[in-house]
Amino acid sequence: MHGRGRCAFTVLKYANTESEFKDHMRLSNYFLPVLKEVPKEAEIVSHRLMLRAGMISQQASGLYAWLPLGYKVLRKIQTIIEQEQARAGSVQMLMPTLQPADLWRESGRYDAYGKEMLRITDRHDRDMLFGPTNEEMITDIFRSYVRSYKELPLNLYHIQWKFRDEIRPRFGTMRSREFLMKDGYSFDIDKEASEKAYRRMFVAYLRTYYRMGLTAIPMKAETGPIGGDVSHEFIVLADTGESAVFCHEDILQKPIPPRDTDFTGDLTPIVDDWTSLYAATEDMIDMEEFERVVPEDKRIAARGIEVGQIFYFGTKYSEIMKATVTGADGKDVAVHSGSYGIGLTRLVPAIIEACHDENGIVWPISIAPFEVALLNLKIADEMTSKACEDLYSQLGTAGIDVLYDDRKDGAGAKFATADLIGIPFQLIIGPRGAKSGEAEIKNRKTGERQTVPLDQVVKTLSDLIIPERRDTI
RNA sequence: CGGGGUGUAGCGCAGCUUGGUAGCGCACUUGUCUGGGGGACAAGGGGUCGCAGGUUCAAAUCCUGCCACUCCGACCA
Repeated sequence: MHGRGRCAFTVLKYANTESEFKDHMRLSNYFLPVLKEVPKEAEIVSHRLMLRAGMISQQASGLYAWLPLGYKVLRKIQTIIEQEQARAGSVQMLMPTLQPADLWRESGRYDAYGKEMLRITDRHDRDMLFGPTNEEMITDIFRSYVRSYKELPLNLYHIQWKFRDEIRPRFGTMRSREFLMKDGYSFDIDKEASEKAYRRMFVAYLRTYYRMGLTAIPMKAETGPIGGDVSHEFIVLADTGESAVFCHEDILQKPIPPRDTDFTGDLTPIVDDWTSLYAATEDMIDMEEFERVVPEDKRIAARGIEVGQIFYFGTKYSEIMKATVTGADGKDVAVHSGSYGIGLTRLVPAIIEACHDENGIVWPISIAPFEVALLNLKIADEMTSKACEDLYSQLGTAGIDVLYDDRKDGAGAKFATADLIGIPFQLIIGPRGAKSGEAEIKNRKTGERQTVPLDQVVKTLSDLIIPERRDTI
């Protein structure tokens, strides 16, 4: 049966069609517990705003419930990642959160990983663990099915919750213990082919972050516990970043590869261009080199948030776990692999760190939970409410993601809430405007306001919003 | 794991020094008036004062232990 059973009543009560159900929302039917005061535990701005905007709720140290508004952002981020992974030729799947310890004993990481790994025993007294990453499991799946070089290259990913029992979780979902991560794994016959896979992900990542409204800089990185030879971290500059980073200023102006980039072709020129200017994290920085190759007026020394990391690690896991394929010459060879991570639950605060002002969040349109906040300034006024209902319906039909503030509250409260939760455009209708057939559109980011005839509202908003969705670039 | 801090209503806090049956603001409920930047007035509801033990006629307050959260450091997507 279809999975709608339990929701059927809700669907019938609040929406007439699936499409109505999908994109827009009345605030009176929503769950948006905004906070006027700041919970004392929140230190950095993104954490404060996520709590105040009713996006997350802490359940224990480093564990968060994602409330509707936050979850909607998370889903939008996930969709962009899925689209760009598909474009780059990676195939989506889903692996479990719990894993058998034996797999990790095989790779030697069961002992190596230490206390950050959450170990669990099931009822049969078997050792299990809550997966902090999935190299072992994907390698096991690969070796179970793939025998021939003819089935390569292969690139698989999933988006799944991970757990690392951090000593000190902090900054909300920036550094939580449970976190949602996209992790992908490439399998290739040799190093050269594997490097191609690495470049595909490198380019996909540039596009992915750009589409979310971020400028993420690929920087030379340590390979850490994953191991391997080559690695880049993708870094978003922010004062609250956890690590010091160093780069050439011009790297911020590099062109983003367009959507028609041929991922089956040679991506070396793009990667070379992006890595031609110096960029390294504090772990990898060579100050002498930095000062030698970057002119003084182009040097950026800042703090950054890591929002993704890609590794080429060769045969590290395939050798020890015997993930081999038979080559054209009839000989078995261990496959070359890489892994490619993006921290979704970290991206949300990272974007907020980059996009906010004193009144609240300022979402980039492509990942905003709603594109328009329709503010009915006087719910008791018939003309006003009629105009709002019409616009609400029209915007829904036009495929614009709109949140209709139909609560009984005063105007000030509605403005404050809309500003706080960061909806890119406020569509403001009050008795004055309803009478004269006009609405006001406020740009959350610039503060600009324009007055528009009611019958021009949908077109005006569509023209403002659609190009900024960044889904056709 | 080392060093600090904090636990009192949903949130933010006062009360603790000097023990005497718990208070403020916001939020919530009801009503009236409001209605272009978190509105006003009135009347209400809500607490095992983190947990356990001890001292005392009496503990939010003093003592002991524990727990949770949090900040700084080492560690990390």
